[in-house]
Amino acid sequence: MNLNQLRYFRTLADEKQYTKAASKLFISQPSLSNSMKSFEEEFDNKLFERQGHHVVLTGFGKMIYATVCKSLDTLDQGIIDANQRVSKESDTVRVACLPTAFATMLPKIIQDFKTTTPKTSHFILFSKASIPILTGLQDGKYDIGITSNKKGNNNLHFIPFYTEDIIVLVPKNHPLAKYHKLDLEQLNNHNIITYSTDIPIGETIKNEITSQIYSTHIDTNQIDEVGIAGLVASGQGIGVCADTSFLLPFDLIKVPLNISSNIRIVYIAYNSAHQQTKLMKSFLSFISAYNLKTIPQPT
Amino acid sequence: MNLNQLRYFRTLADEKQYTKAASKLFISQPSLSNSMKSFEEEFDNKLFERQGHHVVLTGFGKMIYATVCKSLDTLDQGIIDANQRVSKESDTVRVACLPTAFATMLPKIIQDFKTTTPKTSHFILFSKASIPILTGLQDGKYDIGITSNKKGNNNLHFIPFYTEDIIVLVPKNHPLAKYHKLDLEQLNNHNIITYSTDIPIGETIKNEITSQIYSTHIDTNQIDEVGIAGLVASGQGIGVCADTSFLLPFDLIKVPLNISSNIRIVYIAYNSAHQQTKLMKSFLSFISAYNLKTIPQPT
DNA sequence: TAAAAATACTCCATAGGTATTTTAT
DNA sequence: ATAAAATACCTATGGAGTATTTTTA
Repeated sequence: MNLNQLRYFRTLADEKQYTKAASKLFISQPSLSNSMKSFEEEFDNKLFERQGHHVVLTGFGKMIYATVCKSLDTLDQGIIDANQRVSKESDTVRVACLPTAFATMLPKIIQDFKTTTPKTSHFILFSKASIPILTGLQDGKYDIGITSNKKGNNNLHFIPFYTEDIIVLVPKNHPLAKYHKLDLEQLNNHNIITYSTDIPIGETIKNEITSQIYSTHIDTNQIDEVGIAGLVASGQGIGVCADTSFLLPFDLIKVPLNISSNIRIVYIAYNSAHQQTKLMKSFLSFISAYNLKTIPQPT
Repeated sequence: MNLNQLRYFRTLADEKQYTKAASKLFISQPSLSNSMKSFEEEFDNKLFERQGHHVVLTGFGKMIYATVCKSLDTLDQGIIDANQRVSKESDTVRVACLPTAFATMLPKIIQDFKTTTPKTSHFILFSKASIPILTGLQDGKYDIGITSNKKGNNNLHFIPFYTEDIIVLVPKNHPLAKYHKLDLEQLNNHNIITYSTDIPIGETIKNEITSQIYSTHIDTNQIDEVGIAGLVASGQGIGVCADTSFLLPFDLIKVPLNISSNIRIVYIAYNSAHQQTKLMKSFLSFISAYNLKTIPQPT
């Protein structure tokens, strides 16, 4: 028995259909079948009865369902509460931030904020990728996130904060280096290196590219600009990524890319379902109004 | 996060020592360390503070502890209740039984019992190994077990039911086949095949042998007499096991073994902490008084 | 006959193990 | 000096995937 089986079981009992439940759980239908099969075997008892194309709980299953829901709710809510109390009790704001912003702008912002507020407020900073930031906001682990957006985060509010250009990254002597702007078609027959599709920005870029280009290999294994730039610098291909401060150390040419979503929007995000401390509210309004001109931008 | 981490966390918080907690959880100390480390990392927050040789919960850890205990208790108790209600509501007795007994004696016992009781009672039978029977009794999955004993099952009551001789199993033309009784020393320099040490009887036999014999290879990979007899029959060595009905099909010689625990005791076991139905009580007293002479014994 | 569930396999992540080093009394 | 925790490394189980077959409205 494991936690996932409990969550799968609850969802399947609610949805009454393997296929629907599996897609809701972001796993495949056979995986859900296997998981529930072994879950049932642990009880030496059936939990579900097939009724044609849908599935209903047995009497025994209903009892287990009540238990599982109660147990999971206790756990999930308890974790949210504990996480939230951290900031409430210690007057702390926990900010989770994309690595690029973490290094360049966050220290300065907090420094500035501290001059405007008399209190000796306390900040805990986390350098994280978008997905962990978003889930951390969901369960109260962070109060504020500097992150990209992703659909389906119902309680999260997003305030546009700054943008990064999406550019093509090429070595200095590369044929594409002479252009001042590139269309997607011009990338044809070049090996394109970009973000993993597990990352929101990677998914967007991959979709853009594959919708227009057919005869090109796309390498979606990198998780940040450092990885992409490294491969470009070693002649593995051309990069497509956001123009961030991570690119500064590299002696590469950046050419603006002419695609519909040619900028990456970075948001200030917070969970409106969670209670906000005074400190958090004031920091939120401060950062929302922050003049990004004063922040060193990559050139 | 997984269920084991929750259980490990609770135990560690109670024991306040990795080594002690690990042994209580039947895992190694480094495994517990690793597990708790990754558990802590999921919270971006410390749960324990090292205080010399022992460990205490942080403030955050205490909040999580309360949640974890509540959630686990809900889950565990709910499963016990659901399991128990199965027999209560349907007037069913669930008997889990070692495979040997399952085939030979259980059907006859139940048949006999049904003639003595007017009711149309219902039995669900499970063929299981000792460990799953014991854990199943613990969490109310089975009402009665026919199984070997193991220390540390606090709520379980054991009534001796029958015994099996521990014997040495050799091929017909084997030098040891001529004896009518064997001492452990005589097994020296023979390859001994016996049960896995994961099984209670295997642990006992392994301890007996290694306490007396030093210059012999012991193969503890088999889970039942069929496996042991199969290897003996194919000349891989000599077997040490219980004399059960599984040995009947094999044309091998059985020689009684002169060790201190030279019989395996099989018990009737039940969980005294769980409520007992009338049907279960009467079956329990029936089987306790059952005359095993009427049961076909292996010869 | 189409949509859903079950089955058969393959693969990889990670939970857990052993051996060792580091830390603290 | 000794006992406990941390670290490094390895192994193997099982959770999740894809491809396919079976089931049933």
